[in-house]
Amino acid sequence: MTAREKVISTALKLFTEKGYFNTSMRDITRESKVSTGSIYHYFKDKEGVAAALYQDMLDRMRMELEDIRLQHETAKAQCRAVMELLFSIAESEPDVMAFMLYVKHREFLPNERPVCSSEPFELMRAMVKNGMDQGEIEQRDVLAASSCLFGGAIRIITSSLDGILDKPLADYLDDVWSCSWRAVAVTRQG
Amino acid sequence: MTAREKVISTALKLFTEKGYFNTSMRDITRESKVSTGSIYHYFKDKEGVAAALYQDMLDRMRMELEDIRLQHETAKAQCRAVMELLFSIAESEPDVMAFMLYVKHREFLPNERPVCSSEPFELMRAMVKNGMDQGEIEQRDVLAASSCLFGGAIRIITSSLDGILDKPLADYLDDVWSCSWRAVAVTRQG
DNA sequence: TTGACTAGAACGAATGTTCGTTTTAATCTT
DNA sequence: AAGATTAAAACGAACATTCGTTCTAGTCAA
Repeated sequence: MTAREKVISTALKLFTEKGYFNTSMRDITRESKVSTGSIYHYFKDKEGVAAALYQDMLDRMRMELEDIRLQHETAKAQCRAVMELLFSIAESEPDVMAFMLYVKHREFLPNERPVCSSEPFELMRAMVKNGMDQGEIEQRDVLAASSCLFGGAIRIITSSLDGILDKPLADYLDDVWSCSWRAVAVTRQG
Repeated sequence: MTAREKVISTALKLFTEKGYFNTSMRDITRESKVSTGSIYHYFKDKEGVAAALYQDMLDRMRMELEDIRLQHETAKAQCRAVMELLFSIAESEPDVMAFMLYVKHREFLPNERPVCSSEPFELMRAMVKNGMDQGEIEQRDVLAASSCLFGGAIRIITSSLDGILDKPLADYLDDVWSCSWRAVAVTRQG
């Protein structure tokens, strides 16, 4: 594990655990066992650490979403796979999900766009748009439909991160998916 | 306007504008025109200001939600009114909505429960539960149903706070409501 | 020997808070 | 009514601490 990786992974841990501002550079050097000098050799400043972490995360999500698009034909299958992905990351790497959904980046990355206008979220909206064009999803404002389709999942994932769920997160997947899909799917018996 | 109120309202403004940690006590004294000494006379410390602000907000929401419960008969009407309330606060008092949904309280109010397990959110879940008992809402896990019913609205409100909407927020209400209600309502045609 | 990397002490700026004092307003005494 | 007394509220300079960052010195690999 390179020094850079050590820094990034402890930053992820500490930022989600205590928050960006409650984490000092001293905390990072202590936990990562990388000295101040080294950290400032690899990163411009504290913000640079956060920016690198954020970028890694967006890249990783973009890749996973593109995989999903290639591997599934219908919009329904794509969106279901996206929801499964979100649930599985939230369960196996809660820090990653917390940093993505929960941490308020704008407070310390003032130059970044808000998460929900980032590339991964745009990709999800593109899937929804495609579903409308194919007649799987009812025609309406894409942002409204996307919000309804994924809003429920995001809420329950947030609840999971807050530790207020009394069952494992995975147990909610089918319920949330069936609700959410019903919210936006075309009504066949119309 | 009392000194206390002046402090609370500028804290709301600055905390949502720049974030809690990017707001110094000096910023608050400057903007509120209340001296450092006075602030520490009314509040224990910086965290105390945030805690008071947060509590005011929860109280206000609890009152509004109880009004809604009294003024509407069916769960459907109640939930619709709640969604209207959320939209209207988000539009007329975006700071309030931002502080409620967007600000990461746990980073500076470590003793508070997360928002979504706070009293207002519990009241919303109680409405959903009631709707299930009355046969308006399909039987399933209450948390899952509540997340799906309000998750879409919360997402689009967040988008609105991020400034990425190209129409006024209110224009999304009917779309989001019909999606969201369809997600959880009982299907009449069995 | 040179250049990339590591180390951690030292620095200066900024922060949250304290504290001694002054001002204001209310209450009591005569 | 007028002065004396008290308590609450306001003030802001000063303080100790913490933070992000820089700097100098040293190590290692090629």
